[in-house]
Amino acid sequence: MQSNSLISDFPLRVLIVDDERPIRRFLNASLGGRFTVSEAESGNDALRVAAVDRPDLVILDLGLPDMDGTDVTRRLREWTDVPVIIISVRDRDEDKIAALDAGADDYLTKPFSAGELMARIRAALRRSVKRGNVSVYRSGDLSVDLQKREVRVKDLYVTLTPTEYDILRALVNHAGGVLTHRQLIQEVWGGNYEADPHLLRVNVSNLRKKIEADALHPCHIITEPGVGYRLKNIEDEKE
Amino acid sequence: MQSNSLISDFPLRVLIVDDERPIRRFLNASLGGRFTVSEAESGNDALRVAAVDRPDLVILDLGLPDMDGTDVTRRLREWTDVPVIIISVRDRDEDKIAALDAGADDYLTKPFSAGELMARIRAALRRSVKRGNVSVYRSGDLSVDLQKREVRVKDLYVTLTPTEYDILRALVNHAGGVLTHRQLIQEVWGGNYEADPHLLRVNVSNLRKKIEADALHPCHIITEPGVGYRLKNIEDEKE
DNA sequence: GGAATGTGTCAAGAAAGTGTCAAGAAAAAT
DNA sequence: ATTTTTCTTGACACTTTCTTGACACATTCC
Repeated sequence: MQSNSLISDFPLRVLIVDDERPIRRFLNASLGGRFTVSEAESGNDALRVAAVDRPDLVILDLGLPDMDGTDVTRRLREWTDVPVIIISVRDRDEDKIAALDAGADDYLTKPFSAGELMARIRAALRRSVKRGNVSVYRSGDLSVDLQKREVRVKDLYVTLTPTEYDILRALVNHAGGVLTHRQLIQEVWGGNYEADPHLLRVNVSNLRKKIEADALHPCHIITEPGVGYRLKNIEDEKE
Repeated sequence: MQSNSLISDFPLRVLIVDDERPIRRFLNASLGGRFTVSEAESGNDALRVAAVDRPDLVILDLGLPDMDGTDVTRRLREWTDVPVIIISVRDRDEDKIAALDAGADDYLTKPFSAGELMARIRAALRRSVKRGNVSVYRSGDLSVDLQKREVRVKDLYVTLTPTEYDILRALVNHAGGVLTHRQLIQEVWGGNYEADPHLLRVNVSNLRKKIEADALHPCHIITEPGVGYRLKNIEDEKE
């Protein structure tokens, strides 16, 4: 159908992450010059370039010298929803599952054809073009820049502790919806959910003192009794 | 991270389209009872069921008796963004490309493992949930967004207690049908059914006060004397 | 009609959940 | 090694929610 046309009329940016030069060449060639391409050859490299270049799509090899592609994906997901397509020689189920659950959008096993890669890129881009790709959350006088790790209230920078920031990030990533105590604890303290809900409360309390004008009547972090917390966007109010 | 947990705390709806019964059984089993599943065995069947059931995800075999899966996808895309995962024995590039370009979200070649399918389903649903494309129950001036845990009456947010919300959620999940007291108690207070039916009544009463315009003449939560309760959809009225 | 059953409402005590403070433990920075 | 910051824990006051029992009302069945 539109197999050779693009999703958008201006060149979208693609980040290719692979430690082997020939593969990068091949990928670059597959893209057929229809994208603005940047490259990275390690995980840290990838994270840095992604932060600077803000690609519209990432093609990521699992086997990187410094860190696993799955971890790169997870780190990316802390602040961006950019589509991530994993390519790897590994064909084991566990690898695919781990990568997809870390936040990857697609997983291709090498070798693959340029045509299939392109089709999957188009599919991923088609979905993501629809929603704007901003990593800054704003609500009233609160603004959270997930990429820069910056939180401001009325243009004043607020310093959060790591835990406080993790909580806020989790809330921002699910903005509007309710995060259960369970989910929050899982996202902040790691998968196994052994932390005390009480612990969460005192941290939320501290967080509120920093970002809420009146901690007694919070307008951003709303308590859902018996369930969890939700981040309310003040703009959404009058829908 | 959350490799075995779900995206949402209520069962999302999945439509399985395949003409071979054993495959449908296998897929159904793979989903492990964590979804509400409907089935179709032909393309036209699929289109009809999709329009009625409004699934949150479609698993679609390419080889159908009456029409090609690619065409089914195209037809679906005329009116919905529901994620479509193609499964097929065909491994040719052209097939994959055609299907993906027709609007499919993913393409799995048979045979595949249940684990990979589940991971890809989670990935697709995760994106879809984020865009807010899931099940919102609407009936007259009442709207229930199970994903965001949000209930509105005439665009005004209503705050429900956990128990009230659980009752409403159970009703929404069985929308239209009657839920016996027994079933409701089981869904809200847990499996062992030791709660008092009276307890249910007072909670329903409180719930009605919050979502019904006139609690004396409820139009949403209908009492079925001697049996239980039923959620009536006002749109369905003129059938 | 009059009991019997099922249902809806109210209010008060019991239970559970929540927010805050402060002090000690742990971790990080110097 | 010492200081600083952050995390965690326990205690307490407070709020919301749940549950219970009393009572009114309706419907059904004798």
